[in-house]
Amino acid sequence: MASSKFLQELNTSQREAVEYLDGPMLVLAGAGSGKTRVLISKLGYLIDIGFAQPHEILAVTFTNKAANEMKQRVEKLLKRGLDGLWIGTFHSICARILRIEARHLGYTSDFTIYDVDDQIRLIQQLMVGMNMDTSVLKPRQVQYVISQSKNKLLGPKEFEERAGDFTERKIAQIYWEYEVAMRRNNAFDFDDLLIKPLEIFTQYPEILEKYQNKFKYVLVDEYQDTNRAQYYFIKYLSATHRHVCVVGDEDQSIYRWRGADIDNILNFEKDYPECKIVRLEQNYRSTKIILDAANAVVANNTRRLGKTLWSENKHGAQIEVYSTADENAEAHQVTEIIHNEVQQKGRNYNEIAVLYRTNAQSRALEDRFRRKNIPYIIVGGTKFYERKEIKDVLAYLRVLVNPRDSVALRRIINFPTRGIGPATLQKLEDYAFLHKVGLYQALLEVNENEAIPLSIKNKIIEFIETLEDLREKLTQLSAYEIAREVVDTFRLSAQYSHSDLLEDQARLENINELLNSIAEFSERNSGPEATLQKYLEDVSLITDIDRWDPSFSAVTLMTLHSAKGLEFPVVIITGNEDGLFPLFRSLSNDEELEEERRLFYVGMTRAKENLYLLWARQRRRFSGENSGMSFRNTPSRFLLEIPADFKSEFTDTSNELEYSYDQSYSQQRQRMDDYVVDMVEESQYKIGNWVKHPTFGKGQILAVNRSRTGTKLTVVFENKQIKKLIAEYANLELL
DNA sequence: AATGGCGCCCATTCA
DNA sequence: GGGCGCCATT
Ligand SMILES: Nc1ncnc2c1ncn2[C@@H]1O[C@H](COP(=O)(O)OP(=O)(O)OP(=O)(O)O)[C@@H](O)[C@H]1O
Repeated sequence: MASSKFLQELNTSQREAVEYLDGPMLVLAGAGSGKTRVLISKLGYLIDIGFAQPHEILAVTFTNKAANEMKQRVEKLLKRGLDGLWIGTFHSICARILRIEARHLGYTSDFTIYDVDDQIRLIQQLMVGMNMDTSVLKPRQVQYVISQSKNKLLGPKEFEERAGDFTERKIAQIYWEYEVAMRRNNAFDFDDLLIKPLEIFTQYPEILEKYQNKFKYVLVDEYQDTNRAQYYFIKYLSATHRHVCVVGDEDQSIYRWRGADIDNILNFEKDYPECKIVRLEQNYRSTKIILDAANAVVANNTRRLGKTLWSENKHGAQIEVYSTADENAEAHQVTEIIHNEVQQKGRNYNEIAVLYRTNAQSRALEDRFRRKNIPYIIVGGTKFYERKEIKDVLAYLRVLVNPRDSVALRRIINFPTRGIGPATLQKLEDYAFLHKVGLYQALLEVNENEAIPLSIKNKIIEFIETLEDLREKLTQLSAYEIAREVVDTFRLSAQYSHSDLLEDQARLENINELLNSIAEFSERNSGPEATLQKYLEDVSLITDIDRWDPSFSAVTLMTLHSAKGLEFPVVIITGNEDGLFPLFRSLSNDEELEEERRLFYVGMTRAKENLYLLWARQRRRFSGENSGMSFRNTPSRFLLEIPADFKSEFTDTSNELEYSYDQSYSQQRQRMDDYVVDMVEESQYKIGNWVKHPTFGKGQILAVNRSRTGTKLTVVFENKQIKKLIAEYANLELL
């Protein structure tokens, strides 16, 4: 038993985490401490020693990609398939349970998953029906409040009880209607996926028992980012066997804004007093300098369990901090860094990641990368499946699978235009309301509808009969064949093919790409896993990272959130300015500021060898009330939290700007002054100053770095040479 | 009913 | 910057 191959290549604590099977366990895995290795080993070990069969294990991962990789790695090591193993994200596992148990909630297993956009459309529709003014109370806001409530496990009843002011009472009304409409539509939103299984578990204890008995071992990754619903989900399912192992790092909890509760991990010991806690504290990923700097930053947080990360790796290079004039200069500096890493150090592009706080920041970077011919890929941003032409095709498929999906039906009923305009739609809605049927049924019964003129009736009949014909083929044809037929019969790509607009060309290509992905899906799967319903579910639950190919030779651009769990030899974090990172909203709230700091910590600890941190003294902003305005920035407070010994600072003065702040920024101004003092403390050498060297001649100071060995200066001389000098020995003359 | 123009409004992060 | 809703025109 002890010789299980799954115990090899593990350090003592890792091995302890893998071997312990006597009860609940919390593995506190610091950044880069080999959490992935432990999870894979533990899963394999459980099966290898016969503690549990694959079908008796529930393993929750953060992305589908991680789930697939874990499964494949274990299968390879065990040289057997792991059929029956439940492994996936919370959302996909919950969707799987809901598909099995749907009827208990008045749903069918062909339910649709609504994204935020679908939710907003539905709410809009409901509010219009309730004669509410959608310009005063906005559907977007209602969706947000409902989602937040669901995250707190507050249903419409509980929300109504707590509703105080007029707006909240109105939202409560909408919330009730929303829940009814969702059931009518046979649809779940993202929050429902997590909540509804709990409702089933509490209403039908025998169903809960079935799953409790089934799962002898429960493994959860990224436990620090679980929300209330996920917490109960795990608690319920592991209540019988109490064989639950959660892995996480409280310093990497970054999803509070969508309901994640760091207390879940902080209080694990209270929930399971008999639990074993193992700390993984040896970092295998980063250089000592990067790790120590990251440790120093995160030490400013208070909500921690505490651990001391250490490393046997080499010290490595200093962290390089760049101050640039604006977002374009910043982008330029990024390309210079990449150029240097690739040309001078011989790195591949895919060893480099550029991270930012908000997706909007990618624009300036993309422009510059294109101009410099640097290959790049963007993770996230406007997603493929969110494009209009893709949503149109998917809406057709959704209606075929789930005719009760009125949001999708409304989208396609007059697209491409077929003469069924808003007036006719209203008549159909009226009929549906009067006869207490769905919109789809109202279309089927259009002959009974006296309000609609015959000419339009015929158009509706043609439309609904085409859909019905296709529905009959659902069981015979593959998902791909159905999709192909939908695109052809409804001429979804035809309308773009006769255009020479670049935009339409792109739409055509996107539809083809979608069809290719469905074809791939049909080839890859068989049986109940190959249905159109399953394809639509996969598409809804796909994560940004799932679509990312790390082997592609290109620089990866993504948000810090997306970078969680990844590692790169070179990491460049941009936009390190107070107000952007940390964001303005978080500055007045300690909890949120700590979360921003954790996000910064996550970013830093993605780097193996080189870490570059950039900020722009001025940046144009498009969101918010000051749209299009330029902001004068101060460097992120997080930059100041990195001890001077670990960083070298550079200022790009190509576009020298005066630091000037208006009154409202006086507090930040204070910080800015601290910063300058901090950088050059007691030194006559200041960034931007000119000096004269006996052999190199005149030069300008790019960076000042104090350390035990003395004051290190980086100077660019008039012949473009850049030298690093120690001020005490260089015999420089100040100019 | 369809189409094109104009003005308004964005929570930042994600499944 | 861009998506969406409203309005005027055909
Ligand atoms: N026992 C070990 N010996 C040598 N290297 C190891 C060992 N365990 C893990 N590693 C290496 O450490 C690196 C980081 O591991 P991993 O990606 O699992 O980090 P992690 O713990 O998930 O970190 P994070 O939470 O920051 O994402 C990997 O490159 C992995 O190969």
